Amino acid sequence: MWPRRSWVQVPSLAPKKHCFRRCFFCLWFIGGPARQRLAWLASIFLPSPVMVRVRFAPSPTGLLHVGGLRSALYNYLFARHHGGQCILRIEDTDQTRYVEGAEQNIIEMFRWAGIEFDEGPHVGGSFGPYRQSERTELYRHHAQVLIERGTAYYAFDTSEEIERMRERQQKAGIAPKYDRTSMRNQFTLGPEETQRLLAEGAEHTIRLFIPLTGETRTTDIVRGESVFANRTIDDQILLKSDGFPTYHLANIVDDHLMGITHVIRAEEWLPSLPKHVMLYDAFGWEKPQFAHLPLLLSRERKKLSKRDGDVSVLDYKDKGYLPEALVNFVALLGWNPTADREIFTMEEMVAMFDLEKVNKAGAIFDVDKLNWMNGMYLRQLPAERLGDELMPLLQQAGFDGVERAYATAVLNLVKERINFVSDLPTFANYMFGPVKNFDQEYAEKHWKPETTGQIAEIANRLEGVSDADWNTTSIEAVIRAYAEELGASAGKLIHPLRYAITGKRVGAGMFETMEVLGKAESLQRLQAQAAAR
RNA sequence: GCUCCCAUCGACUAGUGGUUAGGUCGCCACCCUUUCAAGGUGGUAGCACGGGUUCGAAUCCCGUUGGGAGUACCA
Repeated sequence: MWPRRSWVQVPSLAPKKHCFRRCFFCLWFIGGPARQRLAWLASIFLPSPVMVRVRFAPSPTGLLHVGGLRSALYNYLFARHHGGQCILRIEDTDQTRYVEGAEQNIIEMFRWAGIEFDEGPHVGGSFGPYRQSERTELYRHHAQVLIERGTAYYAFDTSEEIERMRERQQKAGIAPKYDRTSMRNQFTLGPEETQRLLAEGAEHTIRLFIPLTGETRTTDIVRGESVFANRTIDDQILLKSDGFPTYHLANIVDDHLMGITHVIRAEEWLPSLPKHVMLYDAFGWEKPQFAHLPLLLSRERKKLSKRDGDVSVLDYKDKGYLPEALVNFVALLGWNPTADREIFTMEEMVAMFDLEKVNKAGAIFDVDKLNWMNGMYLRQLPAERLGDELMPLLQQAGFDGVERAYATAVLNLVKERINFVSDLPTFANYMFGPVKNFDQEYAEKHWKPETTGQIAEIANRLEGVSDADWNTTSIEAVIRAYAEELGASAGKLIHPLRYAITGKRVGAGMFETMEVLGKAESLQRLQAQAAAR
């Protein structure tokens, strides 16, 4: 077995090969003894002729999936790491599965997540159009090319006939596979009949001709080499009877025409890789390098799907996850740059990304860890950034007219106690309006008969603190001094204070809370409770 | 069924022939403390199994078992 490193052609290794393909002088020397040295020279004097180009190619059949986000992210990181380009291509060749608004969702979610494409339907580019439905002529033309080369053929079977063929095969206990010798196609029908059917406009498909013997070898950056016996590979339909291509044709044609150098996609595509390899060979095109990513799994170790609950990026956005956290989390599902850290900015990930360090085994999407990570970002991100998230949430919670500076001060106060920005309106509701619910059990435990007088006295003393001096330090000084006078622990006073001011037993430091709440409101609440109890 | 892929704590992973198998989440305990968190410290827990190769295997090879994906005129 070769070491993995040798299969990968990152740009630094590439000039060797491409120099020979494109450089006139090198061509002359191919096979000669000077080859090695020349390649070495070329790599020094010639700028790298290959630019890394990768693509994320979703089909607009629904909301962007977190697995899709991960695939796109790896493409993005790889492209940026190598100074290459990342392309978004919409694979909408299945008219029956088209979902209105799906493309829009995909684009919006990437914008939210901070993944930018250099080319795509939303930003343009010189390799467009970027929607496959707008490129159908291209596919028809290329299918025709294969027909002429004899690597593809016409078939006239109906869906029902195919269905019956499969049933027969299942009954016979053999693997379902298109049978060229018994079905209705240009081989069984003969050239005249085929021409006649085509001329009269009979519905037909174009299938890839796969030899019955031999084997096809594939190379994958993360998985290494695999061998497939050709007889197990199906004669894939390339052009459907509605004139649209299947994924297999469209993806090869587009990847080639768009100059894609690396195909980075999920493992579910691995079984069709030999077909793709054969297609490249059929066209006589140079193959890109492939990297098949491990699947994202549910708790049941199955491919993460809609049935497993939250699976779309929008779900997580709506639940209040920060894009930075989701992206960071999803990046670490299948790739790990270093053993001693978990939190990485996008820039750091770009700098460290390496396809060779991508794992082979599927990864379970563990929400617990995501939650923790969201909390980490909540605590680390600058208040200014978090304010953008917070303001609309306060609005939604019915707290109108809250000043941004005050809102971020509150967030700063309690951010260590919550995991989501969206927890704040509930967790600290008492900071945006009068206390709605007082925790009676809490009061019973800490509000003693003498407490009423003490709270009133505290209110009196705090009255003496000027507005300018109203801060954690001076509030704390007043209360600790009073506690000392009473010969009691500060806790004896702090719990009733917490009760009077927040109504809850859980919250941020009391003095800090009072500082942010403000003198007037704090005193008012103390006096109200002293009077009420 | 067939084809292909995969296999380190419950989860995410580090590890590329010699390590007391490391880190993170979770869980537990302790510390800090005005509550709850956060933070700190410690703990719990793992190389699926069986054969080889080797002085030596989590690591390389083979097999078994287990899991997954694919098997469409879907992507």
